[in-house]
Amino acid sequence: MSTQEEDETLAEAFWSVSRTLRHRSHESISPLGITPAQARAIGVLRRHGRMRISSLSDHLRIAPRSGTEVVDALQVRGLVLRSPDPDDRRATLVTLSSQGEEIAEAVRKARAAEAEQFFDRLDEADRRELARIIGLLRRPDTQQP
Amino acid sequence: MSTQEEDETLAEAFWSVSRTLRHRSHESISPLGITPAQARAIGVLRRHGRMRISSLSDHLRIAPRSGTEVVDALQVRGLVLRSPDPDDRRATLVTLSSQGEEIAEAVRKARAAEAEQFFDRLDEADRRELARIIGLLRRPDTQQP
DNA sequence: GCCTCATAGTGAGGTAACCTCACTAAATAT
DNA sequence: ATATTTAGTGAGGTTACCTCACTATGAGGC
Repeated sequence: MSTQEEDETLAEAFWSVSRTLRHRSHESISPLGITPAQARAIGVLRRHGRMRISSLSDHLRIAPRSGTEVVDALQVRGLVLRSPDPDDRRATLVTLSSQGEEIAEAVRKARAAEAEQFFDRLDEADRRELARIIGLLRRPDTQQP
Repeated sequence: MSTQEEDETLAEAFWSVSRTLRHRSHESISPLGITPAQARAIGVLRRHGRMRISSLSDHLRIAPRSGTEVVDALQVRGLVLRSPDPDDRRATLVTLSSQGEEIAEAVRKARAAEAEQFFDRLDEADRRELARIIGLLRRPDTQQP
């Protein structure tokens, strides 16, 4: 088996695990009545606090237009509030409402519990090792384009 | 930082890397003119050979109706062929056409090259370690529901 | 053999999660 | 002052699923 094939197999394994993780994560927040994309946005807002919609889109790595959409959906549900940016009249700020903060905390808890259950099959050393390796993979790609 | 929080962070890191991998994988096959879902189906057919649409759906872990759809799309492009199952007149068999097999091989190559480039930042020991740990995570969940 | 239930595939209709393009208004650079 | 860039969003589109319902067929039980 060549290196390429090993790496493809590794990629497939990676994908398979991440798919399972994604599915379980989705189910863990489903009772809260929000979708995965909304949960992601809520997570960014919880960590970052008030921010521009464009910044939210950057964090989520989606198109600005899609950022608008997820904020729309959350606003309809009363989970976020929009306000004009005093520093730039083109821009809009978005922040979690108090209800949104409650949901955000519930999301965080549900996700954490699910993740703990998922990774529970690894011992402490393996978890640390996995975190280390994943950290390497997360670095900006040093390969030339 | 509690164990739950560490695990949630690990899950997020996992998701972040898998998102990158997914995006790069998508780009690597984009020149072939097929979508990620189609590529997945092609991959299963390449490995498994002729099979029922229901089985394909099982392998892909999608609803049977969605299996029908991806086969429809591939059939329109001449990449798969449908035939009745001689053992069960309710069932339909699907297999790659010769053109489909060429595309399947191209997909495999593109993906492998991309995966090699992605994991190239890890040394051999880390790759093996990662594969070992991922293998643990891939096992059926031994936790009681 | 007959009946009931399960299975296989698919038509119809739907949602979620993105995307691009185009536009207006505002900010920045020259 | 003018040209270019930026921020948000309307309009329209694609992809990748999903559920429900239906027909035809197969399996199991009596």
